[in-house]
Amino acid sequence: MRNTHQREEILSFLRSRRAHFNAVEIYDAVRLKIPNISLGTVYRNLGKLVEDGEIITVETDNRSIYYDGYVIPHTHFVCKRCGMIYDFNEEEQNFKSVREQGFTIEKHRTVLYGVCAECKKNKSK
Amino acid sequence: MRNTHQREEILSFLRSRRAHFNAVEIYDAVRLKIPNISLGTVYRNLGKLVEDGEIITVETDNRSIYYDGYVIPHTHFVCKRCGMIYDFNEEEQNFKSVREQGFTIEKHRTVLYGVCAECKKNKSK
DNA sequence: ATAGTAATAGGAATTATTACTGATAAGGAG
DNA sequence: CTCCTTATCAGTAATAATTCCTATTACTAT
Repeated sequence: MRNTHQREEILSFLRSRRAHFNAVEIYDAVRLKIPNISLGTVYRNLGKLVEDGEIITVETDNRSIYYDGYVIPHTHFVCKRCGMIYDFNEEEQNFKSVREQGFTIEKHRTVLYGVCAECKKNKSK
Repeated sequence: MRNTHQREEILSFLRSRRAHFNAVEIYDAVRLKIPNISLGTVYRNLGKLVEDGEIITVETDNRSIYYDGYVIPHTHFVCKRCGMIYDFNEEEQNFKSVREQGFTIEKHRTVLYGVCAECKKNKSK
């Protein structure tokens, strides 16, 4: 895999911000550095970075996929009011019975849905 | 909410089969009973059934959303070889620290990814 | 029966993502 | 450093999943 300017900017953007972005948001951000980068390039590189384990994806009940530069296993919380995605430490889970039935687990994703503390506070206003 | 023929067929299809289907698969199945049902109607009713808690969605790293008529909390396993989605009992998880930080959890989804027992057996062939 | 409401079919529109093509540039060999 | 190969790129077209729109139909209560 060649080390391109485009992929480096995408990766460094995701690593610099501890948040979750979809492809278009990443495209907009990286365009500030590389104005003529194309959306296809963003998608292609995101795919490669995921394959490489440099970033992870977050699938939620929104339509688009979010990308996360923080790869240490953690749980996501999606607020249904503000849409923000929060990180939480993962609780211990070993999925013993799944493994005992002969399944190999390569990764797992846990997503919580509800209302975040901030939105609960603001509701009263 | 009116109790329509269309919605009843969609729900009874999902309840009759302990598996996971996307909107088009459900459309094809229900069309055997109601030949002129439209895909839009399927989507609209799936949305309502989800709102009502009659069915749940499963978001995976595939592109489409899967629907599941089995609503007792459980964990999903997606096989990367055959694409099949398996059900497993949920391990105990209370997400204590999330709640302690003032977040309200309304639902949560856990999806495991890897290779299922069946595909591991067939690999050697 | 009739009016009013809500749901439907069918198709068009939208959104997210992927695929294609000729041009460009990364990285190794000399 | 220069050439060469080939992955990657920009730009655009195509596809897939889902949502939206409109005229029509079905149900409910009068």
